[in-house]
Amino acid sequence: MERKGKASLEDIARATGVSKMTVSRVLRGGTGFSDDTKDRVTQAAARLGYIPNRLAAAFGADQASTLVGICVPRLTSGLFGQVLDGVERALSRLGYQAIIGTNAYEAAEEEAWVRQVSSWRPAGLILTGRVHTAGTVELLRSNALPVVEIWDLTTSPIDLSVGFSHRDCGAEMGQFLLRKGRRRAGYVGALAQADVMGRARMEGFAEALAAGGHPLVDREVLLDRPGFYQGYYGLETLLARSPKLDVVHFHNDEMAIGGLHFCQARGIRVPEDLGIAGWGGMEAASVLPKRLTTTVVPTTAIGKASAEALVARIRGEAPQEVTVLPTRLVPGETA
Amino acid sequence: MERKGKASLEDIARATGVSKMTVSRVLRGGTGFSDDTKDRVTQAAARLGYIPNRLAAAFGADQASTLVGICVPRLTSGLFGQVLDGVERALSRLGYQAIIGTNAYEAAEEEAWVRQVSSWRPAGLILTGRVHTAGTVELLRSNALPVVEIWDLTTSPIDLSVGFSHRDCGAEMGQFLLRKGRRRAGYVGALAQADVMGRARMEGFAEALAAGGHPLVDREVLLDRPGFYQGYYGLETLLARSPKLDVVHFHNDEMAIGGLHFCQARGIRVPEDLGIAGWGGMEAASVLPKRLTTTVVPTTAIGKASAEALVARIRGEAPQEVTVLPTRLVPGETA
DNA sequence: ACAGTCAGGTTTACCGGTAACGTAGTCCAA
DNA sequence: TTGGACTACGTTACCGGTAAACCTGACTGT
Repeated sequence: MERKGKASLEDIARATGVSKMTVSRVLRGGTGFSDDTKDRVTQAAARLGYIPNRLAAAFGADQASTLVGICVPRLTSGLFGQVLDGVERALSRLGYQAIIGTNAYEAAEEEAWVRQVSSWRPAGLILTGRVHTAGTVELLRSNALPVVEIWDLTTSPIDLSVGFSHRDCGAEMGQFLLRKGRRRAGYVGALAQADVMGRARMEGFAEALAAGGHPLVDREVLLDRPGFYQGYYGLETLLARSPKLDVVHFHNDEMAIGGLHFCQARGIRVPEDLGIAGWGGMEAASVLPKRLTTTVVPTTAIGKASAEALVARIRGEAPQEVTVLPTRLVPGETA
Repeated sequence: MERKGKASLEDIARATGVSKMTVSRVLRGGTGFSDDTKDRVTQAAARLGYIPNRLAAAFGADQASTLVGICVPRLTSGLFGQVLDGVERALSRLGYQAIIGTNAYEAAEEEAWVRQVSSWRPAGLILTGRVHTAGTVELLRSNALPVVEIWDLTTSPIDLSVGFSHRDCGAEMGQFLLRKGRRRAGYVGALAQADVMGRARMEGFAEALAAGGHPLVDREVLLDRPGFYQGYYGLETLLARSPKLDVVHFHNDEMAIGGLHFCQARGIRVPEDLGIAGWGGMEAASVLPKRLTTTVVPTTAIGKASAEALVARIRGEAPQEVTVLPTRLVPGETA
């Protein structure tokens, strides 16, 4: 039982008395060898602890890399974790490996990541959002790299797109709240400088309200990340400025839950005195004393669908260019 | 402005009139070339849109791969997302790329992943937990692959270890609850078949209670994953069987919050009628109407420290073999 | 005047796997 | 008996980057 830590096809070939090309054919399940040869090669490979070297295979002329890059804004958000989970499972099942990256909502960081990961000659990339630097787009185009843009839908993707419209999410919530009789709406946001998708939701929300004749009264968009505390203090700030609001829509569920606790602390009755609406569909939102009115996002499904579309493209099949995975507004007891 | 999508050192060499070895030296910031040559090469590289081919570099005899594999049980848990965030940031800063994987708490799945990812000749691996198959250990040992085992501390790691003791977490909570006067404790768990780390917490908890003279009265360990609903129904089941408990410790914070809502729904006063304690340190836990008594885990710090230790090992420095990052029991208002 | 040193290169070999192509032997039908 | 088809291989070249060895002319000190 010899072991070197790194047996190559050559080693197996020597041990078996055939050429390394034959070994390659046997181990990749090709044809053109006898059963006897197959057995001897297979046994030698097992005995030597052979581990195929994908680096060498991908390096060759064929460029058969099975690496896929996936870049999300941040990993501390539960939503992106779920997306990643969907991506990873699907890729793994299809025989691909995922290289991850984060861009902190910065297109420039995304470009740096794309440049880095491109040097591994990946088979394809999954990017979050539809805003990219010119450099990124140029890089992807000139390398003819299969790409899926996820999360925020675009009707003219670089290559493929899987997601939903953030603007529509905001608009739908605006219309819903108007139907519920709300007339003086506010908005509490976060990541003001960075998150264009959050901003799209806010704009869709404001537009729908304006179209309904009761425009957005006030908004408080923090520079900070969207967390519970930020929701708490964001609502406090907003209400200090505009005390007569009758409903507040939040950047996401974490912030909305923070807002709910502010109301509880101040004795503001929800939904009687003030309605609260979130976005995202955190599991926590559905087990609150009062179920949060929110929009549920098909995170895992987006991950899965994007990975499958990308692999289809890589394999030369013709996947659907734009896949819409609709969100679902779930009326709760808070608005 | 020519572009082919794949310029090589050779192309730059031709365009500049030097050898590709010289181009390699310039682009890697070596020495042995004039400023004039350097400028011409740099400009040609930019003009041709050169992207280095790490595949080729890693493939060569030097084996200078900058890939690092990281395997966690699941990505849908916020805690592991935070770990991954810490890992990814640190690796990226140090010039490494992360390939992710999940093992669903199964050592056999981990082995399959290690085998897959090994074929990319990674510079090192980060694994979650200290339970691995014999095949995994053999594979890592024979390849002399730098490895960090994170999350659950082991005093005799395969190579390096960064984390804390789950058993101690459970024990500490047991002692704390005894000091608070609790005498009839229960436990609600999840992932009974799979999560050895959750089991370690439960065992530590039970031991501490027994040592204090008031052993664990009853436990309900679900096969399901640890979620809000599972906490809700787990507590319902447990109390149906053992109605006289005065405190219940949960597998994690999600389940504990589920338990809190069960209490709210049934009019059970917390902490007067029943104490509730969680584990993990979800941000949500700290903004509940009553702050949850829980154990905060240094997730991001573990990710960061493990990545840094691994890179130190890869670079031939001598990192600390075992790094303990302590958890912190945070008394809330629920127990 | 000549060996020694050094900057600034070039040449060669190699990593492991695979595509493309070559070849020896066998079998069978015309 | 010959030629075509088929099986079961072997040979060669190549991918892109890098280590190591080698080369060359200019300058230097004695």
